[in-house]
Amino acid sequence: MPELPEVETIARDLREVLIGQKLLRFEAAYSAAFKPNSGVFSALKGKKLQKIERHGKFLNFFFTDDLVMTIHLRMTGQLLLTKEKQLYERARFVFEKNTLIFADLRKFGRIWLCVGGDYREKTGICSLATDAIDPAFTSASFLGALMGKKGTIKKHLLSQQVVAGVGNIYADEALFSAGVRPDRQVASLSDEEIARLYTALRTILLAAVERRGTSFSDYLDGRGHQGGYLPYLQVYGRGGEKCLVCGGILQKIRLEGRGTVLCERCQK
DNA sequence: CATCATACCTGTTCGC
DNA sequence: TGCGAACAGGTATGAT
Repeated sequence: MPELPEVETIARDLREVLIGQKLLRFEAAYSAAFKPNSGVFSALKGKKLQKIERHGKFLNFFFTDDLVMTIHLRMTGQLLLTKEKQLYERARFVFEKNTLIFADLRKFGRIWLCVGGDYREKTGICSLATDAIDPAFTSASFLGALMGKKGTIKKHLLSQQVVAGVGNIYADEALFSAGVRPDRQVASLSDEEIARLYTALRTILLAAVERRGTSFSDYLDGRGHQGGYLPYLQVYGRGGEKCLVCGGILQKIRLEGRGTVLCERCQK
């Protein structure tokens, strides 16, 4: 699914077009995606979209009358500014001048509608750590968030409880860039290694935002275009190929239930 | 509480 | 070629 750079790109595309427009019509094509149920979404009719915020991989759409719609795209969700019927269309939001379609092959994506401030609890946003490109996410706060943690560093990069927005692609990329094996126990990492990992995370995520995300398989931005970061990936999807730094063969392992690629020579 | 397996879905790729 | 298993950008849930 979209990770931070992909969700950020979508947020920017949608803001540019949809802010200030009233929602005229809503159609649900896959009711299980809607929380608490698709019926409550009729409350959005006639409301004006005032603001779109992103935290980690969640998107929050703030409408008039205190209505907050939250979307998580999970693995294959897409948000497309088009009127054209999509093969895996699960919902359609018709605004005054534009239409937003939620498409999702695997049906894992979820959309919540809440009234007032309780959306953070209802959606789970309340338990997220600081967003990885928020200025409040600093080397010191990362070090503090990892303090006392048990288990591997990859597990904690993916958990959203130490830093929000990192997924499988950028976890592997950042660990490679920092020269840290994904299966290292957090407790074994030096402050210097954690600082390198922090810098790698920030640099890679911001560069990927700059390139409008990575389209490895399904990801498309709000305009239906692929992201441009794929050519910059160093390890993700390259298991068995040569390391671009040392020429050794990249290993593909399973870690924390996820496919994981690393270079045994470059990562210690 | 931490940890693990399993579930949610559909499509593609891999191995025999 | 055919067929089933494994895997895919993520997370929630229940069992241990």
